Amino acid sequence: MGANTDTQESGKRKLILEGALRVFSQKGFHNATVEEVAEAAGVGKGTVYLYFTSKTDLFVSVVEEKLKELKEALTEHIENIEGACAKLAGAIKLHWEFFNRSREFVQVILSDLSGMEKELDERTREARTAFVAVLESVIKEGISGGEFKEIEPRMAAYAIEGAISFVAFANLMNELDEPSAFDVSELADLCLSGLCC
Amino acid sequence: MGANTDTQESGKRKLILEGALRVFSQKGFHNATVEEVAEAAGVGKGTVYLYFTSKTDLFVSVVEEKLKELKEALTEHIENIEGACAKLAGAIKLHWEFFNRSREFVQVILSDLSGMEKELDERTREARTAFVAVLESVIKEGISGGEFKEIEPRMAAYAIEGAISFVAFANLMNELDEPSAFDVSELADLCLSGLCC
Amino acid sequence: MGANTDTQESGKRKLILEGALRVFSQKGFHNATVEEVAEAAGVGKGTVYLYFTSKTDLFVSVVEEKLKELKEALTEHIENIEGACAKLAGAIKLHWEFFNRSREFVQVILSDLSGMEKELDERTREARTAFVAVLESVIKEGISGGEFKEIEPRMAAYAIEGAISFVAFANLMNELDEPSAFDVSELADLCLSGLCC
Amino acid sequence: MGANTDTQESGKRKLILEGALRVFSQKGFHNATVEEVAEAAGVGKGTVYLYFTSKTDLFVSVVEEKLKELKEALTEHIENIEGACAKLAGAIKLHWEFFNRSREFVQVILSDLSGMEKELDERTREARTAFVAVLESVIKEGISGGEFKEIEPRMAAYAIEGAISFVAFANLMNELDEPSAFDVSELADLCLSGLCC
DNA sequence: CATGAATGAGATTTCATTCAT
DNA sequence: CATGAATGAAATCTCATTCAT
Repeated sequence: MGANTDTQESGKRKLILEGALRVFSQKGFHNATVEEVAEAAGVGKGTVYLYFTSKTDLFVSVVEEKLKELKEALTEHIENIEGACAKLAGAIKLHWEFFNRSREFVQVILSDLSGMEKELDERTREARTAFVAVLESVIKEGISGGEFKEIEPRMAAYAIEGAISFVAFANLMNELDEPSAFDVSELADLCLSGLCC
Repeated sequence: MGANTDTQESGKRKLILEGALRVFSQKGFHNATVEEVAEAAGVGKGTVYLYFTSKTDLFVSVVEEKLKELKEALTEHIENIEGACAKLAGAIKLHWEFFNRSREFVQVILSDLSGMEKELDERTREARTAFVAVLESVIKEGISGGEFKEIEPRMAAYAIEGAISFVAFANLMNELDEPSAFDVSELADLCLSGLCC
Repeated sequence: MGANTDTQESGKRKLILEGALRVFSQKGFHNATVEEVAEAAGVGKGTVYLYFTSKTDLFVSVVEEKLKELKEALTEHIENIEGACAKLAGAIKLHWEFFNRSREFVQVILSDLSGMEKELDERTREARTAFVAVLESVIKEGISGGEFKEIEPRMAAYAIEGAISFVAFANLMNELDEPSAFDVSELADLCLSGLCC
Repeated sequence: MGANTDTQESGKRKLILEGALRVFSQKGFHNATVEEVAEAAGVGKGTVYLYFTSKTDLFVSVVEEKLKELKEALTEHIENIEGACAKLAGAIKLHWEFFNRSREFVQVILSDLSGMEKELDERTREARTAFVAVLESVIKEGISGGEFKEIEPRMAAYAIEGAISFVAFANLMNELDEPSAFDVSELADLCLSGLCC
């Protein structure tokens, strides 16, 4: 009796998304073949096209899915924190952990987005925008609450997002001095109070 | 002897690099064809292979070249500035201007690097590392000079690099509120003294 | 016993043949998909394979069916006409009307038959031959009755069949001057007494 | 040296057209693969795409080419004949010979035209129309000269074209009684003076 | 040195057919 | 009997790379 019939995600669709995440992160969008994805998902090549209209659609779907997941986790996480500073620090921490837990995904979003059909590219942009908006709202809150200085909140959100992404990427690439020992609170502190003493 | 070997760049090679920058930035690495690059450079398709061993090699060379250029400009620029804070602010400013002056390049480095042959991938990583090292050294200097707090300098360098890159990219994509009016000193201030009041 | 085996056409089989005629005539054999046919017939895709061994078999069956239908109508029609001339004129008229009534069918028989498996190709050829044989017999009758000149009857039958088909096709394609006003008796007259005065 | 450089038809293009005629006539449009055509032409698969934009374009080009050839031969041939009857008989004879000389072509034009892109389909239609127009003009001439009866000339042209095509095809398929002994003047006579005594 | 015609490996996508339900 | 989800063979077309001129 189909307890999982309704639970969304036809099962196979999920399998394919997971396989795609794995393959895309290892070989990048353009160097991965649909056949490899199918194989990784344990389905036939044609099956992929039953659930996604094209290779590009599949890729975009992976990005959307994960970004939405992160966004929701983030939103929920900071809801229960008091104070903008603490919220932002919490957000950075969660973000960092997410990136480090799903290293694969970091690779995927760095994959070639240029030359993607406009409409599909739009979909990833929307997902990204929606995601950065979470940070932005925390910053706005901090400004109006008097905790943060009067700064362009959208810009600050992108700056922080960029800081986290690059540090996470460098960490994945083992370009940081002491990767394992790295303490994310240092990064949060940098964002909150800057470099100067 | 060899007056034009090292210094003058066989002319044609330069032409090709310029054409490649133009084409790659418009269409991305994978969607650009060697023929298009050759045409943009005003040379024959076969000629490209006299100066570069492959399409990938050409792409990597473009990245290297530009990154090296930026690194040198940066190094020279901060040499004449006193004080780590001022140096960093200057570096951020120059960096920002460079990114906005050569929008093309920002697009290029976002092109698909994943799945690139190891050896070539290594080359871009080195160029990146060398580049971030400039920021790192400024930060180190600031720490030992007592201007900056005791922070992991490599991490901080990546964070700042990421902040600049993302804000520049968002600006290019018109995702910032007032793109034209944007004042880069705000970003420098964020890096130096953080969000908090 | 078996009241519905031979005579009544399992119902579903008929539905499929009708759907196939519709779809094949609109998109041609190769551009039609079995799924489209199934949908047009209101049955499941798999069901098609319960009644026909393959897509090609289905197509050939449609042609056979229709050709047999036309042949029988023709045979019956001319049975009641006296005189070879009148018979032929009648045959041409009926033929023409049939083609114009079921435009769809004209399109179908123009669909790609080449490259079809020998055995199946054979089946359509037989259907065609059987069909042309009706005209042939009328001509033979006319010759032995002294109404027609001594001509190779098979050849004449093909010639007339070709004349009708091409004119009907041109008519469908709107390549005739006054398609609607076209009088088929002109065509019959051409066959019977030729171009010359 | 270079006597044939200018002589039109880059040589390779011609080779491909010839290979295509051969392959298409044996397997039909849809069942032939571009690779087979390339092989038959003795060139690489990619080379085909240097001269033709698509498989369909190649097919249409073959039809156009041949139809134009036949049309020109026909036009030239009847120019030197006096009298509409003689002209038409001559045209039928030439037509017949052409069809029997290039059996392959008859097969090709019977190949699947349905489902071909509109624009390309238009090209074959134009070629066909231009071709039938030759017969039409002879008939018009005969009518105004008093040799032929007042008949719709376009319709008559299609009828005759159809008669020739079907008889030629039947002959190729060995469906005529005495294929080798077949005398085309019988067909011409049928067209000119009909079946009746 | 420079060129661009020629090549063929390889990738995406379609769809006839099967088979478990 | 009926179905349609799943499959994978096969076909078109692209484009990096070579090499004869």
